[in-house]
This record gives sequence, C-alpha cells and structure tokens, in this order.
Amino acid sequence: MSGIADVALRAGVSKSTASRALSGAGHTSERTRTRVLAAASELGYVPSTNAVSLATGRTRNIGVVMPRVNRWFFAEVLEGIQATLLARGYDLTLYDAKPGSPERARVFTEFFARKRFDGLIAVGIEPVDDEIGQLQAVGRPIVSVVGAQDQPGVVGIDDVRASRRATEHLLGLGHRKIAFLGAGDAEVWANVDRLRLEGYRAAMSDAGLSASILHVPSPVTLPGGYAAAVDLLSDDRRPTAILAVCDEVAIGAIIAARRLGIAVPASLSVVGIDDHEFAEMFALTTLRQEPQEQGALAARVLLETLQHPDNPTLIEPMPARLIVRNSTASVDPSQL
Amino acid sequence: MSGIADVALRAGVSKSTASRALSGAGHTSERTRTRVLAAASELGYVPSTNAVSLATGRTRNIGVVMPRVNRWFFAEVLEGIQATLLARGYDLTLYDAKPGSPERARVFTEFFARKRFDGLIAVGIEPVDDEIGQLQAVGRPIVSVVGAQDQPGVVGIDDVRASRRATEHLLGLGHRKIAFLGAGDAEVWANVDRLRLEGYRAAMSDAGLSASILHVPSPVTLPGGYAAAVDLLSDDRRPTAILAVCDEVAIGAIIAARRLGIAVPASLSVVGIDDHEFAEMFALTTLRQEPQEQGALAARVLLETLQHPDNPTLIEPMPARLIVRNSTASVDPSQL
DNA sequence: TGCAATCATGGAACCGGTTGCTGACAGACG
DNA sequence: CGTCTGTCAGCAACCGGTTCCATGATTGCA
Repeated sequence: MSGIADVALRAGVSKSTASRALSGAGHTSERTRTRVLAAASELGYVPSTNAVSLATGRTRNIGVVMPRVNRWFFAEVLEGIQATLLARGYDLTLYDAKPGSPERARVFTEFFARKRFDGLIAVGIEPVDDEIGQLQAVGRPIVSVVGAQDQPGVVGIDDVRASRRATEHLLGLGHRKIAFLGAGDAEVWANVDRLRLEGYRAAMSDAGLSASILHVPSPVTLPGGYAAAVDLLSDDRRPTAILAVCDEVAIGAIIAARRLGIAVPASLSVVGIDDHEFAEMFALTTLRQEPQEQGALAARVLLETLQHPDNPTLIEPMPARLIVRNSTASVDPSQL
Repeated sequence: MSGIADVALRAGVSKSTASRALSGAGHTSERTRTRVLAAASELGYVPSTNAVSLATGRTRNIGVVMPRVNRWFFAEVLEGIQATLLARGYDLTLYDAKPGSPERARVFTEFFARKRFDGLIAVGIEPVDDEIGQLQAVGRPIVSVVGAQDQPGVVGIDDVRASRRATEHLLGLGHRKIAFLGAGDAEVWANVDRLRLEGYRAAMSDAGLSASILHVPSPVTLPGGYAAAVDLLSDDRRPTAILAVCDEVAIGAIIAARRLGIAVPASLSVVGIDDHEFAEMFALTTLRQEPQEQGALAARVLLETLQHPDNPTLIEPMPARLIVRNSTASVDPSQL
C-alpha cells in the first residue's frame, strides 16, 4: 500500500504539497497539482481513512441507530439513508438497539462513546431515562426519524393528522362504528401509536361519536393484527370499519375478515397508514408515507448540519396522502 | 476529551505504561495497572478508535454488503450478524449494492478501497465481471452468505437438497402435477433460484415425471407470486401442487388461490422454502432455514478467521428442516 | 526600481495511540 | 558476592495523514 509519502516522492514534491494538491485546500500550482494527481493515480493511492480522521477530526461516517431492521418501515428508512450517504461518499455504521435489551445499553454507552461517526440518525428511538443524557454526551449532531415528541430535529409525518384524516375518510363514507386496531402494548412504536390513536379519538369526538370510540389493542405486526381482528370481528363489538395503526395490522385484519367470510369492503371497510409494499395487492386504502424519503431527508439534514453547524435546518413534517383503493366503501345501510 | 496522555499523567506513569496497562499487553505491575485503570475511569477515558486503528492496523469494524436490506431474508441475516458483532464489541458498516446499479460500482471500487473494515461479509452477492477481482483486491478476509457457488467460505443451506426435499414431500402425498413457481428473471437471487429449481427438477426426474416438470417464472416477491399464481391457476396448466421458490412467493400463491376460490390444501397444496415470519399465519408447509443463524455463523467464522488467519474454518451447510403445516395434503384422487 | 502583497513550497509539529529498544532493579543461582 | 535472567517502566519512533509557520519566488503597484 502506498501512502501519500510515496505519491509525494514520485511527484517530486513534499508530503505537505502532495496533501494540498490532493485535497484542494491551500495554494498549489497547476503544474504540481497535475503531477501529484498523476502520481496518485499511477500508484493507486487511497488515503487512509484512519489517518485522515485522526488528523482532521472528521470521519465521513454516519451512525444509524434503530430498534430493529427487519420491519418494513425501518428497512425502508435505512435504504433511504443509505442511498443518500452513499451518494455523498459517506459510510454508514449501523447500531441495533432493541428497547430494553442489555445490548441497547451497551450501544448507548460503549459504542456511542467511541464516536466513530460525525453525526447520528436515530430512527424510532424513544430514549428512556439516562439514554437522553447519553445521546447528548455523544457531542455529535443528531437527527431523529419518528423519535420521541420532545426531541429536536425530528423527521416524520404528522401522525395525529394522518390518523384523523383516515378516520374522517371512514366517517365521510357514513361509518359510525369505527374501531381503532393496534398498539396498546409497550412496544417500540409506543409514541407513534399514541399519536395515531389520538388522531382517531379527536376525529371521532369531533363527529360527536365519543361514545363509539373503540380501541382494540394488538401487536403491531401482520399476524398480530390478524389475531386481534379475528377476535374483534367474531364477537358483538364488530364494527363496520377498522382504522389500523399501520398497514401490516390492516392487512392482517383484511385476511382475518376473508377467513371469517366477511366481505371487504362490502361489509367491512379497512384503512391503514403507511402504504406498505403489500398494500396495493390487498387493495388497501391507506395514508401513504414515504419512509425512504424520510430517511433521505434525515440524512440530508444531518449532512447539512455538519457543514453549517450554526444555522439549524428547520424540518417540516412530511406529507401523508390518502390513497383510496378498494378496501373502503360506503357503509351498508342495513348495518347501521 | 482526555487522551491516554492525560490518563498517564494522572496515574503518574508514561504513555507507554498506560497503554500497556489498559490493553493488557506486555508486563505491568499490579499496582500501576490499578492506578492507571482508576485514572482512566475517573477521566472517562475512551481510546480514539482512529488512533488505535492507525497504530495497530485493525479497525474492529466489519463491513457487510447486501443487495438490499428491505427484504425479509436479508434483514434477518443482518440482525444475526449485528447481534454477534455487537457481543464481541465490533462495529458494523453497511454497504448497499443493488445488482447492476452505478452505486454498486462505487461501493466495489471507492468504498471497499478505503478498507474501513477488518473483514467483509457478503450477503447474496453474486459478483460479476471485475467485481470478483475487486473483492480480492480488498485484501481482507471475506465470508459469504448465499453467495455464488464457487466462492470460498459460503454460509447457507443446501438449496438443491431443500428443494428436492420439498418436492418429495409433495410427491409423497401423491401429487404428480407439481409446478415450480418463482425465479426466471435475472434478479438478485439468481443463483439460489437456479439451485432450488434444480432440486425440483431432480426430484421430479427421479420420480419419472420429467415430462410433468413445469417451471412458472415469477418475481421473487409476495405480490409477484400472487400475480404469477393467478395466471397459473386460471388456465389449463393448473397443477395440484405448487412448490414456490420461497415463502413470500408461496404466500402470494395461497392468497391467489383463495381469491380464485380454490381451497388450500383440499384442491391445491402449496409448499415454500424459508419459514418466513408470515408462514405460520398462512399455515404454510415449508422448509425452514434460519437466516439469523446464518448471519451469526458468518460473523463468527469471520472473526475466527481474523484471529487465526492461517487455519481456515470449514463451513458446513446449515440444516433446512421440513415444517409441515396445513397448506399441503394428499392429492384429491378426482384431480389425478 | 523598490517595496509590499501574494503565491508556491518545504519543514516540522501534531492528531492519539502502539511498540521496539533500553536501562534500572530485583531475585535466582553458582 | 558477582553475574544472569526476568520484570517493569520510560523514551522515542512510528502509523499516515493535515496544517501551521517560515522561506523564497513572483507579481502588483507606487
């Protein structure tokens, strides 16, 4: 492996001149610059990232923490981040931090303390207790995607609004018995779930249906939604419409309805939030959010902050658009 | 930020002694060691990874390349790798490399050349053309998960066997018209697909059914399987059983069958390969592989190789066990 | 033509660790 | 008691770059 000293030697200049020529900083004559560049490419010179980082203090690496990666939303966000960083020549170091796990504690103390990155993107991390302090202590800019409400620099949709919008869609179709399916367990999504539930509650109240509010807890997974929906649809609480906390739960509900012989949308309307990759196949009406875009935005904002640390970028909530497909229909008058 | 010099000063020793005491290398008296350790913890000393890497040549970081992360198998493998590395104190740098994309080319040249890692795990990477050379040029140990056949150090199941086993299960139930659903496009999975198709072909031939071999191409996704199955089941090629290249395709087929009013397993048996997280919910009979385990194994093997570069670890194919659920049944005699 | 400002370059310090070499000291042994 | 061996600690070089500072060469302007 040839270092910058070899390049300098070959170009007949000093290390410092070679460095300046390669990085473009400082003054260099055109002639030397081309000579150095030629020497570098002839030798296949690649600067040592460690040496550069040690000398400059910046790593050209971004850390990403998320509770897990094998869930549609997180994987999509990660793709978005990755693509953006790659384009800018940044590396991405991934940290897994399942809530409550001992590994998570290690990540927050040991791994973050190493400061292997110039900045951190926290996806779906709702820091608890001393984790907040530990994040501060990292001393690097942080951008969150769907983080806790009170964190700074959070990218995401307005969940209350999205959920309210979804509920209003059902109300507009004449539905009155609308159940909210999902959340209620102390899982990762806690905060997002809470906001979406809130939006549903608000829309119902505004429609004078406070008394009809029905929150059915369910794990936030497809099978979880399936199981919860089977229960819900089999007993006398059966609603005419379901708003699911996310598409996976919604799809679980659709599958449950089919199993039970309940026609969707004729006898049951279902609406989700996400626009999951499976949504189209199930003709699911949903509020589309674009997690890849969210990831990309988070990455862009973070890189921007690194360049201009003093003028913080203001982050607008991202839009969530209603996509009407074929899982929702006007309520069957006989069901009222 | 306090460096090792500060620690040394506080402990009243030299930098080198502090370094030895902290790393455990070389001789240090018990007394100095405790003093140094105390000083370090009082100062909250964390060694600079860059300085360590620069001096020692090792990064305590592992690179992971995969074509994409938002696909069940890859996400699971990644979880497995992550957990194992975390436990050993290693960082993980993720590289996304969709086949054929210009970004992939950059990853293979620019990003790999930086050698930010001690070793590389390539998941589902089937290197083409000069990529093989570029991987060699990295000069770091590489372990693959479901890579190309001729690569060294590949972790994975025996796909031919798994597929053969699945086919034999259907044959054992009396099925004769068995279709193989999936693959056929020049996608990521090409090699795995090919092997699984091969296993199916072999089992059919052995049963004297070469003439009945029916390969139906399909994108390797749930919606893709759905669409292909709708076609297949609607026309006169309709088989009594389907072997899908993976569970997502299999589940797509089950959903398609339901839509078409074809009872599973009464009128159609479906078997998959994977044991996807949704498999249980769809009562899918499948050959279970455990991607998390594969990821973990790959990580262990790689770390082992780093410690003992000269005695290569032999990697056995991982087991794939048949999980019989309720998507397969004896063939309906009237269909023969 | 003289002087200041600007440009191009080299030398050396520095980032923060690790490690080879050397010497002091202590205990073991003849 | 002298020498040998092994432990412990410090000095200084080194990993591979960046960057401050000094110097000499140019150029611009009065």
